[in-house]
Amino acid sequence: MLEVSTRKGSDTRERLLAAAESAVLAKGFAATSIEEIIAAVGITKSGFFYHFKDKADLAKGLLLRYLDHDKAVLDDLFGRADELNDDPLHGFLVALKLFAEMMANLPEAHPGCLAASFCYQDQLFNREIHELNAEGMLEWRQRFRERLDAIAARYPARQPVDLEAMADMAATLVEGGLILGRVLKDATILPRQILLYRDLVRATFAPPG
Amino acid sequence: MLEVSTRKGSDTRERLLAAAESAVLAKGFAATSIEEIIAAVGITKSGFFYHFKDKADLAKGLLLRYLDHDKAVLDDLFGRADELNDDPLHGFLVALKLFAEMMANLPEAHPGCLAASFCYQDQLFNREIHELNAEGMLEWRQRFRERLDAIAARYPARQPVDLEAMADMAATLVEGGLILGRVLKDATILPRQILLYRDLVRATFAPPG
DNA sequence: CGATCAACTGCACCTATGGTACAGTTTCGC
DNA sequence: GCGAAACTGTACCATAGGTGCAGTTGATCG
Repeated sequence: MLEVSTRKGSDTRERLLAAAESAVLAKGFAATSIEEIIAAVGITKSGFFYHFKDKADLAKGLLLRYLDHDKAVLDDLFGRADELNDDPLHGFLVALKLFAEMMANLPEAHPGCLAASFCYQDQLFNREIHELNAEGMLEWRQRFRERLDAIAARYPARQPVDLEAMADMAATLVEGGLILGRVLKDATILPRQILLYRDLVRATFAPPG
Repeated sequence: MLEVSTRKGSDTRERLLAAAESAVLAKGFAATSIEEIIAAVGITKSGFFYHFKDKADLAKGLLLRYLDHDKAVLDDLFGRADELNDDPLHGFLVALKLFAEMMANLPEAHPGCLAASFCYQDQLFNREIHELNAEGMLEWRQRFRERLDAIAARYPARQPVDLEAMADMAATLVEGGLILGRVLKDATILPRQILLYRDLVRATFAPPG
């Protein structure tokens, strides 16, 4: 009952969201006009307001879609890594390598994170959006924290480690790496940050030798 | 209350920039109206356009002011650290500790980076802004790279290291840490990321024992 | 004392955009 | 062929960004 989808209009909404997302990532939410979105999709203003109650409703739709996609990427990433390896540390290192490769092979020249975009315009949005955004970030923390806990259980760290910070570092490097990559127009920055993170994890937990 | 000796208008521009910056960090550039800026400062619209040719000129003024401030912070940071230590590695580790403390004691509850804000709205700005922003990022890379080169010269790394990525990691963690801190409303995230970075540097270069 | 210039104020005006309202039309499933 | 989803078309309003320009104030200087 969640997906409707048989009707032809079912993908109009998706196309509106896709057009809106790329515009928002390029100019911000406030500067993205409804007019340009409908022009890109080839629909009228009335059609837009059939799909979205108002602009705030569009923002919510954008974020939900983005978080769904985000979650799917993480699922795929760890799923593939787990198929290849049983050991938690090696599995995590494999996943990070896959992640770095994924980030290096992004089709888009100038990707961006909608959560970051919304965060820097947060006064435009209501509490619901803020909470959705926070939940998305906490999902990253939780996912990486689980892995690190499993690793730490088998490979005790030589030094005391702030595991929560190390879990957050993944999302931190992605957000920061996207920004540096955009500003410097260098798509290699993000994947190289991921690989450095991988080095940190290995140096922290891997037994010497 | 009144400032002495200089022309009274000389700080009107600064007050406009300060009001604009906090609004831009909260809502983005496009959503920041000139009306609200002049209302905050207590000036008329004509007065605003006396100081800034148009809104793009305001953007340039904001970024230049921000980058100046940014540079001063880095100068202060490394300057203080260098006074305390001669060894490049220990000096860098001290600087990172100072940096983490500085980030932990920020007066503002919800800080943000103007460069990041502009980056996520880059289609609003002209090439000059883009170039200024890139120069600012390259300054961070260069500053940290110099330190790492000096460290690597005295303490050869056990593993091959991507020194450029490690230099960029500082700015990356700051940008990402600010985002996570804002989204999760947790001011401890950024300083803890800096300390993890410090651990990475130490683990990479410090001789065992 | 009067000229000059920076630092404004006041006003008029045009346009774009978000958003509302609502009546009509097409397309599809049943 | 009935009803509902998925639209189109038109009209309209309030707000705000932005431009242009003429006028005013007040400190400073010769």
